[in-house]
This record gives sequence, C-alpha cells and structure tokens, in this order.
Amino acid sequence: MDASTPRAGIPTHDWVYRILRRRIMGGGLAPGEAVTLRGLASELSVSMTPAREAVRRLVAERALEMTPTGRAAAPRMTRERFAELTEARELLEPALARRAAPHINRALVARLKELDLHLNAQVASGDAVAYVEGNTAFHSALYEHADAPALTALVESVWLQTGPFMRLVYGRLGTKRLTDHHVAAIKALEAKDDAELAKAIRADVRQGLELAQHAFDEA
Amino acid sequence: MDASTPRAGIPTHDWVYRILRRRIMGGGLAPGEAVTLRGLASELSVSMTPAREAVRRLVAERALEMTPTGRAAAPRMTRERFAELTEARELLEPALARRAAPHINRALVARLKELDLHLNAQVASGDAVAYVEGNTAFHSALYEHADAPALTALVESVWLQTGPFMRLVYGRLGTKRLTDHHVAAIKALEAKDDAELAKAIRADVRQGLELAQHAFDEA
DNA sequence: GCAGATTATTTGTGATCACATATTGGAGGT
DNA sequence: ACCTCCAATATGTGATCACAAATAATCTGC
Repeated sequence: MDASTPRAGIPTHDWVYRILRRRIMGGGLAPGEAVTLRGLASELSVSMTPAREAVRRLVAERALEMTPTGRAAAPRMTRERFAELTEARELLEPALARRAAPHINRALVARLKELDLHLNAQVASGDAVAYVEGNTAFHSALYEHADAPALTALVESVWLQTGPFMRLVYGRLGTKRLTDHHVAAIKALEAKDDAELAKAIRADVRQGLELAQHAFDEA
Repeated sequence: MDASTPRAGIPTHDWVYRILRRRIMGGGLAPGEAVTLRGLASELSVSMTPAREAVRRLVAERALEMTPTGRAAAPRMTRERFAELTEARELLEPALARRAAPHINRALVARLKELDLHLNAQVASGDAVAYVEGNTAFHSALYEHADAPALTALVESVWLQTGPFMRLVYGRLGTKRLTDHHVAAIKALEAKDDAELAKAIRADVRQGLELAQHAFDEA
C-alpha cells in the first residue's frame, strides 16, 4: 500500500508500525488474513527485527490477532464483539465530550464545522476509507481539547479495533441518507448544553452500530 | 523478584512479559525507574530479543512509559491521570456488571463471598499487594461471566495502569475502616437488582479514587 | 481420481553482533 | 565548592543467523 510514509528521524520499527497500522485501518488486510514477518520485512526492505516489533505492538493493541501457532492475522469481527466495542465508545466518548466542552472556543467550532463539511463530501463520494478517517478526525479534534490523554488513548484503542470493520460498513451502505449527529453536537457545543452534547455523541456512536447490523445481515 | 514462574511450554518473550508485568503490578518498579533490556535479559538468563519484546508489549499496554530516547520506565502517576483512569473504570465496570448479572448462579455468588472474605483478611493483614490482587480477583470473577471479552480486556488494561499505584494507596492507608461495597454488590446480585448492582460497583471504584486523593495529599 | 503420508518450504523464535547515541563518572578549570 | 567538558561506559536499534515447528507441496498406494 503506502510504503511512502515519511521516514525522517523515526525509528524503523515505528515506521513499520505506522504503515501496517494504516493498512489495517484502511482495510488493506482481509479479516483472518495473515501477515508474515519476512514478508513484511522484505516488502519494506527492513530486517525481521523491526517488523516483528511492529507486529507485536499491533497485537498488543488488538489491531492484530495471534493464532495459537504464533502467526499474526487481522482479527475477525463478530456481531458481539462489535457491540461490545460500540458500548465502550458509547460510555467513554460522551464523557470525553463533556470534558472538552468547557475548553471550546470559536476556532474549534469553526474547525469542527469544516471537518464535518469535509466529511459529508466524503460520504457523498462513497470513499469509505476517507470517511472513516474523516470521522475519527472529527471526534479526535473534539476530544483533543478534553485534556484527558489516558481516556483518549483508551478510546483510540477501540477505534483501532473497529476501524477496519467500519470501512466495510460504510462501503456497503454507500451513500445512504443518515442523520448527521455532528451538527447537533456542534450546536450543543455552541449552546454550552453538556447533556445535549453527550446525547448527540452517543447517538452518533450508536448509529454506527445500527449501520453495522445491516452489514452483518447482508453478509 | 519472582523469576520462578512456571515456564512450561510458553515462549520466552511471554514468560519475561509475565514476570515483568507482575513486578510492575506489585510495585516492584518505582515510578520513573527505568528497566534496561540487557539488565532484564541477563537477570532472567535470556537474550535481549525476548526481553525487548516483553518491554515493548508492556509499553504498548501503557504499563511502561517510553522516554524520548527510547528507554522504558515505570510511568509516573498524577492526580489527573488517576482521575481519568478511575472515570473509565466507573463507566465501564458497571456496564460489565450488568452484563454479568443474568448469568450468575449460586456457585458464583458463593465464590464472590469467599473472595470478599479473603479480601477482608488481606486488608486486615496490611498486605497491600495481596489486597490489590484480591480486589482484581473479585472484580475479575464477576466480569468473567459478562461474556464480553473486548470490554473486559479494556478494563483490564486500565487495571494494569492503576495497579502499581493502588498498592501505594492501600499501603499508606494500612488498615483503615472503609465500607465494603462488595457485599452490597453481592446482595444486589442475589436480588437481581441491576441498578443497585451498578451503583455498588461504581461506589467501589469511586472509593479507590477517594483513597488515592489522600495518598496524593500525603505525598 | 483421491485420501493419506512424506518431503520441501515457509515461518516464528531466540541468540549474537556491530553501530550510533545516550548516560554516567571524573578531571580540570574558575 | 561548583560548573563544564570530555572520555568511558551503558543502552537501544537493527541486522543476520541457526533451529524447531508449522504449513504447503508432492508423491504414493489404492
């Protein structure tokens, strides 16, 4: 895929990690598809050592699964697992939004509006990967101001697990008309209505779950 | 510490991981204290490779921090970080308890009562490490029946981050009289009162935060 | 033609090494 | 006594290799 990530300064294992991570999030690995250390290493023209570290890190972050025999593979998503991860997001993200609310300013609101606009363009274009990236960018921009690195890291680890599947969800649905909870969130943010903000975020997350149910049914 | 963990079958890097993890959870590493690859490797009579993998895995799980120069060290706990992690537990654990509630039976209740009894003995003895282990064992036994591996893994990753500090908290307080929310949780479990169960779990988690505030003030 | 056994290949694991950088300890000057 | 600079040491990183186990490919017998 994109082995052309800038490599300035960062250690090799980190570089490999980022490439592989992007590939996973972008759906470059089919569920259950294995990634071999030598394959990854030779493809990126590095040795096995940094390749192994990158893979192990992704396994620790649950972006990859480990077979009993020690092979790393893209995890398979089940309805149950997706529901669990969504529940985690439903619980954590509104809390993060509440924490961010006091720190918002005009510039952030403008940025969120811009991101949402960009997002709508992407959903219209049908580019599922871009949509997932844009959606996480929106939430990320908001939670950035929550000043809660530990909580944010937790949420991001959930995103990492759901990401590759979300792409599949949006890919199937294509350009379906769905309510944009982001505008409600922005409105609540401007009105400084914390309860409404939390509700909007929660609804946005839950919508992802509902869309996924469709994807499961079609499968 | 305990380099005498049974090594049957499991790969070396996993063995090293478990030992190091236990050490961290038990407070064997002071906050900010570094762990060197060669030191760990020679201590356990293994090569640098599995030592590095174990360290990297713990870093990925946020049980260790990485300095800008690439050295791994036990993370420092701040009041803010602890509050964040506690909030995550407050949000996730009641949900996990609710999920477990329908699956409880007489045997589980008996086991929980036994674990809580054991726990009280440990808090009386003043062994902080044993208390932390016992407490996680109690919660773990309950959530085991939630049939929610992804959510449980998320909570356990939070435990891993708070664990070493909790020991410090309980160590300072020693045998202070504190309300046992576990009995309330068990009672709610028997009465099949989900709301009360969630409340008890939440209170139990929150109590940890309050105790920690004391520890911070004393520091 | 096909199922089972056997060989060949691939793969993960752990060890060792060279190299560059970071850290530490001490010497010398103010 | 304290700070600065420099050498000695320690440390992380990445590469290469040997080995055993797992997977894939091939062959054999029916």
